[in-house]
Amino acid sequence: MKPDSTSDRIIDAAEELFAQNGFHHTSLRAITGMAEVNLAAVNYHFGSKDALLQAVFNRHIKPLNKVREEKLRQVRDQAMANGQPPAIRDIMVAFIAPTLRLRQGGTSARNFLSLVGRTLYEPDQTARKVFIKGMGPTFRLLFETTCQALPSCQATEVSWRLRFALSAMGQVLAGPNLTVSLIPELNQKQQDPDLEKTLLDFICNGMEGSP
Amino acid sequence: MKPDSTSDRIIDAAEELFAQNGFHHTSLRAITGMAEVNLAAVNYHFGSKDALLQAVFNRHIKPLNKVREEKLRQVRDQAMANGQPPAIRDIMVAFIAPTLRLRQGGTSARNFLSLVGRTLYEPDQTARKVFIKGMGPTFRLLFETTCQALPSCQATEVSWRLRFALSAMGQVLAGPNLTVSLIPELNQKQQDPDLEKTLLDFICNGMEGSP
DNA sequence: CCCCAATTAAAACAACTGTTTTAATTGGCC
DNA sequence: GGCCAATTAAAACAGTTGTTTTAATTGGGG
Repeated sequence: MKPDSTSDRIIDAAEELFAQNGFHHTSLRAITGMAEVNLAAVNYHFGSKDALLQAVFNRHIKPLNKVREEKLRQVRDQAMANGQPPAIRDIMVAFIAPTLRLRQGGTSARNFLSLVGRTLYEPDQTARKVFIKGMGPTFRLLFETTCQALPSCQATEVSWRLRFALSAMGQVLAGPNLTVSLIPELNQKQQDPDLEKTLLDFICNGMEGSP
Repeated sequence: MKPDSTSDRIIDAAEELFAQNGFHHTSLRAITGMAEVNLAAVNYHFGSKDALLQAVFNRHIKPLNKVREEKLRQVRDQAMANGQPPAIRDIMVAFIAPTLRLRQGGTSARNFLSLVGRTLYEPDQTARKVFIKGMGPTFRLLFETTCQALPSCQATEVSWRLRFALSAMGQVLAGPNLTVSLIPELNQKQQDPDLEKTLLDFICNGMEGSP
C-alpha cells in the first residue's frame, strides 16, 4: 500500500467530509470526488458506506483508547495502593487530556476529533453504534473508576453525570463546524487558549458535587 | 380549524417523528402517512418541509421562552435591587425548570422537548438555524445575566460554560431516543426521579467555579 | 510473451427524497 | 341549484442516494 493508495485517499477524504458535514450528509460521490477516485472504489475496498465509517473511526480510536485505558488504570491502581478512592480530577485528566492532545496533531487527527464530537450527538443510530462499539471497554473502565471515586453516589447518578461530562467534552471536540454558537458575537473568539482548563474545571466541579 | 384539522394532524405527526428520528431522517411521506393525509398537503399548508419544522417548533417555544425570560428578568431585577450579582442557581432554575416542567405535560410537549434536545446537536444547519432563530433573545438574556453573576469571568469563559451547561441539559431533553447510552446496562434505570436535581447540581457546580 | 488476478472505470439500477402539476372533490354563499 | 374558492387526491417530476453490474485496464509471475 503506497502512502496514498486508493483506500488511504478515500479514508482521508471521508474523514474530512464526515467531520465537516456529518456522516449522513456526506455522499459517497462527494468523498470519491475529493479523493479523485472512482465511485465504486468505496464499495470495492470497504464493502459499504457504514464499513467506511468504521474504518475511518478505527484509524485513530484504537491507539487513543489504549492510552486512555492505561492512564485510567494507573489512576485506579495508585489510588488503591494508597487505600483511597481515586480523585475525580485525575480520572478526568486521564480520559480527556490524551483526547484533546490530538488537537495539536495534524489535520487528520483534528478531523477525527470533530467526527467523534459529531457522532456523540448524531441523531442517527448507525453512526452511534459504530462509535459505541469502539468505545465500549474504555467507557466501562471510566464508569467503574468514577464509581469508585464517588462512593456516595448511586450508579445511576454517576451515569448521568458522566453523560453530562461527555456531552460537554463533545462541544469542544466537535469544533466550530457543529456549533453555530448560540451567542453569535462570540463565534470568533472561541479559540480560548485555556479551553482545556475551562472544560476540565467545569466537568470536575460538576462531577464532584455530593449527591 | 377543527381540533384535528389537516394542518394540526400534520404538525402532531411531524413533532413525533422529528423527535424520534431527527429532522432529516423523517420523510414527508412518513409524516403524511402517520397523519393519514395526502402527501401534497404539507406543501400546500406550510410551503415546505423547513417551514413545517418552523411551525412545529413555534407551537411550544414561544410560550416557553416567555416564561423563561420573565423568570430571568425577575432574578436579575431582584439581585439588582439587593445590590448583589444574581446567583447562578437562580438563573439556571429560571431557565431550566420551566423547560423540564413540560415533561409532566402531554405527549406533544414531551415530543417537543426531545426535538429541542435533538436539534441542539443536529449536525445539519437548517434545523439549527430554525432553532437559534427562535431562541436568540432568550439566549442573549441568559448570557447577559450569567455574565453579571460571574463578574470575574470573561465573556468567552461564560460562553463556553453555558455551552457545556446547555449540552448537558440537552442530554436530559433528548430523552431515550437520542441516547443509546454509553453504559448500556444503565439504560433501563434512566428514569431517575431526581433527574432535575442531578442536572441542576451538575450545571451549577460547573458554572460557579472561579476562573 | 501472456495469462490471470486485482484493481479501476463507466454505466445502470432501484429506491428514495422534496416539490409541482394537474384533476377531482368538497363546502359555503348568492 | 350552481358558481367559485379552498382543499384534497393522484400522479409525475427532477434530483440524489448507496449499491451493483459489466467492461476495461492494469501489473506481476510462470
